[in-house]
Amino acid sequence: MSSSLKVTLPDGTILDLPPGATTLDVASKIGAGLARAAVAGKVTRDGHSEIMDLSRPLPGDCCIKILTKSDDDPDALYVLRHSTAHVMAEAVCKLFPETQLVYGPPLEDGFYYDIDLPRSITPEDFAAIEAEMARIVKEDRKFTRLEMNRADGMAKLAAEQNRYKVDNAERAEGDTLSFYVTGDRCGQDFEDLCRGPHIPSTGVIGAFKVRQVSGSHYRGDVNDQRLQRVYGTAFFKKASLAAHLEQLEQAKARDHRVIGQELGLFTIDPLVGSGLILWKPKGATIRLLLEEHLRGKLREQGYQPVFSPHVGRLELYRTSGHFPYYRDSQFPPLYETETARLLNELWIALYEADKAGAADPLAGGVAKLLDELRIADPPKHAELVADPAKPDARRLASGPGHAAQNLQLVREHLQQSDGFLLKPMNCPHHVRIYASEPRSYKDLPIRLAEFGTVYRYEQSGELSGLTRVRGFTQDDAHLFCTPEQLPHELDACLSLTRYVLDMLGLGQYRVRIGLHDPKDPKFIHNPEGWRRAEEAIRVAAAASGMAATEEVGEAAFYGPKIDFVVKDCIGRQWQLGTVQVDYNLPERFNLTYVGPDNRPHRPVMIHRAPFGSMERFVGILIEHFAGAFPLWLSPVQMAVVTVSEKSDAYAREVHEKLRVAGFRAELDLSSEKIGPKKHRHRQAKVNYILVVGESEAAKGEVNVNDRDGKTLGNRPLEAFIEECRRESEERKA
RNA sequence: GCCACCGUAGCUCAGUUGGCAGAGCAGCGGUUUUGUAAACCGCAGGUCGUCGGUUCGAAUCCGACCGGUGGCUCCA
Repeated sequence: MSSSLKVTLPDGTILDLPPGATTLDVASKIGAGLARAAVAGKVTRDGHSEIMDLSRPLPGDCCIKILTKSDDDPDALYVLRHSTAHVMAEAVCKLFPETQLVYGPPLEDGFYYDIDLPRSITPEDFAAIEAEMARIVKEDRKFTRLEMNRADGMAKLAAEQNRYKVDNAERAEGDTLSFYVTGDRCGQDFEDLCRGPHIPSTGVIGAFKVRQVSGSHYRGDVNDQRLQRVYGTAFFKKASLAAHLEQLEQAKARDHRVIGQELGLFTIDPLVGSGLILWKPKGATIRLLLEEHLRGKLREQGYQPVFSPHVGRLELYRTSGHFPYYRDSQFPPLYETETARLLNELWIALYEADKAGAADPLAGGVAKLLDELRIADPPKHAELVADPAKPDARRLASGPGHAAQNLQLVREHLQQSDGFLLKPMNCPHHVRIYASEPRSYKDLPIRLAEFGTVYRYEQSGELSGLTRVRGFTQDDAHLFCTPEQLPHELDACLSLTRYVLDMLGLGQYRVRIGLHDPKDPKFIHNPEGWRRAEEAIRVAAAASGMAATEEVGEAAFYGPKIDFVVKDCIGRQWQLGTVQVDYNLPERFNLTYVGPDNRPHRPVMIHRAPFGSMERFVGILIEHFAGAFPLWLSPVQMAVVTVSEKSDAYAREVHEKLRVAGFRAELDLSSEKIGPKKHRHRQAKVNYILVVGESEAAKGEVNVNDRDGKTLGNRPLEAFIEECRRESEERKA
């Protein structure tokens, strides 16, 4: 062990310090000002970085970056907010002594603390919590780290009788447990089991706010204890908090639900149903322009159009696996007859009894359904249920080992009378289009495209404007190809998805590789299929050069996927485009093509949707542009505004010429002054406002104004049309 | 679905301890003939989300439901 510690600073300087030196010692050695501003140290050793308390001894030779009171440094804010979470927790415990603390991490823009408290915390409590926090901050108490060996620590926690902390500690790594005391009077001041790091003292917290409270569940498990999650945020400087809150306010003005209402793009009507979008003409125009543009691209890339209906037989979805597995998020099935309903319920009950490994598949729920069937349809009941005197292979069998046979039997009876499902996905329909004729390897790849509307019964609490709905249209396509063609096709799908995002200037997306979780039964069991599909996905993502994160459990139930994820105006993340590889549905539907060897082969499927859902995409786009769409997408591109009635005739002429030239123009002959008229069209985000008065009429000109309030001056109408034509064709975002 | 909050005119909002339902903007009709962010006069617009309860009397208090917002959970 060396007698001194070598500490490398970000600029490359190496400092020698005595063993046991702390980050604060490093800061002090550099300068007293830095020591005052320091809040923690980011210590890097062996390529591994860790943020440490100012007062903790450095672990050995290392690189160090001193984190200071800077609202521009995410690391510094992370530490600050973690500490502020402790302060808030103390305040809540003081006000509500029966509070049990659970977990309080920092977030990207603040922090939360999960608490177990019988009484509901409401926004009215925030002022009292903040006042208590302000007191703690004013006392400028030191954060003191306390380490204990695991046994002592566990004993201490057991004495506190807080199951959550005991749980947390049990899951913590290492032989020691650490606690942080907010103050230096251990045993008296507030303390919490915590890994750290923390700011040196509460006085460092310059500004904070308790923002909201919501429900949560312990460890994210709906069956576990319900908790309250109190959210807050903190900054070093008051001005930063004010700026942050101001920014949140401004973000709200971009909200597509607000803009959609103001600009008359869409509406959601309770009488029609929650989560069902009514596209008004202006919103429909935007969507249609996007669809038309993509259709052109698809033609270029060899896609073929198809159309399929909004419903399909339940048998279709039993084959695909959609039914009954995801029936909680499907609209209820439409049954042809009461017998069909009961047989379907029976099939589901048998299916679930089998999954659950029930000893007797005909017991419990199944028996009850059979009783119902006996009353509703005695002949069908007789056909299904065995006479104990005469065993028969064509009857339902009790006892273990008959699950597959029973399921098959009910399914056969369902051929006579079944039910329908509002389609949750387009793929089963497209698969049947593929299967409708013999396919040769020479025909592959076959790319079937449809703007297909699907219906999913999302939980009521999930619905949100255009971004989470119950009926939406996917710019869907299914590609059927040979395994050899897969990499090339995947690559083309990824490029297309990136093309649409880049075209609209949506550059801030995250790429997520969704993989299946072998432990989760919701994924189709086909290890080899998953292996090949996930391999293909990884290779394609890597080849595209995009930085992607792999997330286990995020796959579709039939295959892994690459998702393009964007954030909305309040920071929520939404999946837009998606590209998925599927070895499973071709198997379930027994799809084939004839290969060069004159033998049948199994095709591979790609599911892909560059926009994802038209609803969600347009919602995100509204927020991206704050309603001010580029010329080519704008529902109202220009408004012709008269100075007075004297120019009405000329205004009509201008309006008509714009219309003939293919533009979407509005004519405003109202008898107001041009100030308020112009103001109104600017509010409506009309790209160009053309003021026409007597002088314009005399010269055949228009006076061009943009929606930002700038007057661009006069020019001949023809010249303006030409300018707009160019701008529109450029599709500048 | 769960927790919290919210629901008054098309929009934004006011409405006192329970006592006749209000404003601005938008709309419509006039007047004005207007030169770049708001001319004037008038009219109309309401089952105060719905249903039930308490009360002499409910937008207001209570309950249930519907719808919305934020979060949780979910998201094939």
